Amino acid sequence: MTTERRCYLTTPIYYVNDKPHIGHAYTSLATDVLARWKRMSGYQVHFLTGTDEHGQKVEKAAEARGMDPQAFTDQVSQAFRDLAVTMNFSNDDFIRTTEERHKEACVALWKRLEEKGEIYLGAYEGWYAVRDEAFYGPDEITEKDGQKFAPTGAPVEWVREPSYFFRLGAWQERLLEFYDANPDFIAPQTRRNEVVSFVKSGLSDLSISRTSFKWGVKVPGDEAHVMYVWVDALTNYITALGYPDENAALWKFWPADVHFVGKDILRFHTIYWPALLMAAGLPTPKRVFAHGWWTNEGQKISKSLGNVIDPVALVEQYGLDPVRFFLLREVPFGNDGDFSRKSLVQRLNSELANDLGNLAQRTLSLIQKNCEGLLPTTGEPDPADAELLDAAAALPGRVDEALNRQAFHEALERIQAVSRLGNAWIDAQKPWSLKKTDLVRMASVLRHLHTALRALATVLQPFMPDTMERMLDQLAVPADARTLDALAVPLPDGTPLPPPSPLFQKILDDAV
RNA sequence: GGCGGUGUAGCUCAGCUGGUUAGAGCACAGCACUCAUAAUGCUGGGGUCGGCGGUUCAAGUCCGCCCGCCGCUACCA
Repeated sequence: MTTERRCYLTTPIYYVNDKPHIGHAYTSLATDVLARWKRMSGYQVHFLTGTDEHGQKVEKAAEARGMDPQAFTDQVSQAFRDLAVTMNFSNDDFIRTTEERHKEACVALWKRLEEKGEIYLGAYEGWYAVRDEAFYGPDEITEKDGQKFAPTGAPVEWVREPSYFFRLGAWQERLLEFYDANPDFIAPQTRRNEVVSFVKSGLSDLSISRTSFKWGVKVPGDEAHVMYVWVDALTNYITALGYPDENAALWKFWPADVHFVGKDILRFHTIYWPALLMAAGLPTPKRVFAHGWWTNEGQKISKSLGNVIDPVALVEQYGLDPVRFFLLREVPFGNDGDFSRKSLVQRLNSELANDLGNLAQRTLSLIQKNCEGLLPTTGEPDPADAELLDAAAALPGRVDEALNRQAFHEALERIQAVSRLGNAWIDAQKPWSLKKTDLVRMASVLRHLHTALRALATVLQPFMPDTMERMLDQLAVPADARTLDALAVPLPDGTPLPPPSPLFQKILDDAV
C-alpha cells in the first residue's frame, strides 16, 4: 500500500590484519543504532558489515604462520564476526571479500569500467624499499652518500611495476560538481571542506592493480594482476546487494543511505568510490559520515604504547548496554573523544542509574504499592500535565531529527532531558503526598509518569536493546507495542505491572 | 608553507540569518524532600565570550590584523 521506505547502512569492511579494537566497535555501533532506529520507524533496513581479507599483508601474515591465506582469513575474520555478536549488532549480512559473490562483483565492475574506457594499462612507479616491501612518496625519501633511504632506514630504489589505472584525473570536475549538487554527501561539514579542497588541488589517475602479490581478485583477462585495495574493498557495498545482478532482491537498497567510516578512510569513500560508481554508470551513495578517534585517558592510542582498548574487555567489565550508551553519549559523533574510566563511571551512574533507572524504580514502586500493581487511570486533566506529556510526545520526533543527522549525542541529550524532567515533575507532583489527600490525582500522576517512561524506553531501544527490553517488560508494554507508532496507542488501564527491579547497577569506584 | 576549522563559566560544550540582565550538563556550596538504586528537586557562586582595532543605534554573533590549538595536504584499510 504505502511506499516502501528503505534504508541501506554500511560499516567499512575491517582489515583482518588487525584484532578488533574500540574503533571497529564504535563504527559498527553507530551503524547498528541507526539501523535499529530505522527499523523501529518502519523502514525496511539492510545493515552490512564485514571483513576485508585480501592484500599483501594478509598474504604474508598467512605465509609467516605456514598457513593457506584462505584458512588464515577464515580464522582471523572470526574475531570480527564474534565482535558483532558480543556487541549485539543487528547486521543483516556479513560480507567477506574472499567470498565468490564478491569476486564476481569485482570482476563485473572491472569489466564495466574497462568497457567504458575508464581503465588503461600503465606502470606504477616510485621509490620502493625491498626490505619493507613498500613504496614511499618522494617527500619521504632522504639521501645519503648517493643512496636514497626510506623513513624506516631501508634503502630504496626506483621501481616500475606494470599496473592498471583508473582515470580518476578525468573525474575531478565532475566530482566537484557532484559535491556541489549534494552538499550533505560528506559529513561532518569540516570533512567535506577537506575533501573538496583536496580534489580541487588536482587528482591523478589511480593505480588499481598489483603484480607484486597474488592474494586478491584476479584482473579479468590479465591474471598476472590482482585488483588493488580500492576496487576490491569498496565494491563490497554493492556485492552484498547482488551486483552485478540488478534484478537481485536486495538491489533495490542501492544507493546506500549512509556509509559509516573512520576519518582515515574518508578519502577513499568520498573521492574514489563516487568516481568509480559514476564511471560505471551506477548511482552514488547518499552520504558518507566520518567519525573521529578515541584517545585512552587522554593518551593517543597505539599498539606500541600498549593502550589499545579492547571492546570485549570493556563489555565484560561494564556491561554491554552501558558501554553502548557511553560511546555514543560522551562525544559528539564526528569529533575525536577521550575514553576515561572516570567519565564513563560518571555518565553511567548519573544518567543511567540515578536519572533514568531511578525514575523508573521510584515510579513503578509507587504504582506497585499504591495501585495494587495495576496501571492507573488518568483522572481530571491538570495544567501541570502538559509539561511532561508534551515532552514525552515530542521525543520520538526530536530523536529522529538528530539521528537523521547522525547526531547520536544530541539524540541522547534530548532523551536525557526528558529523564531529568521526569524527576523534576515527580518531585513537583509529590504522588507520595497525594496518597494521603487525593488518590485520583495520585493515580493520574503515576499514569503520566508511566507514559513518559514508556516513551523513554521505546526511543532508547536502539541504544540499549537488552536493558530497554527489560524496562518495557517492567512497564508491561507488549512486545508488539514497542515501535514508535505504537506510542500513540495507550496501554489499557488496569494492565498488571510486574514488581520493578533496578535497571542499571551503579559502579562503585574507589580506584581513581 | 597552502587550505580549512576552532578558541564562550573549573571541565565538556550550546549559542541560526547581529538586538532585552550570555546558557546547559558535570563539578562546587546551601536548602528542601524522604516515593526511590544514600537516589531526586530547588537555589546560588562563578565568564573582560583568545587579544587589538573597525562597521553599526546595537557584536560571542559581521570585517581586518595578531596569538594559541586542531585537521587535511593521495595510493599505509
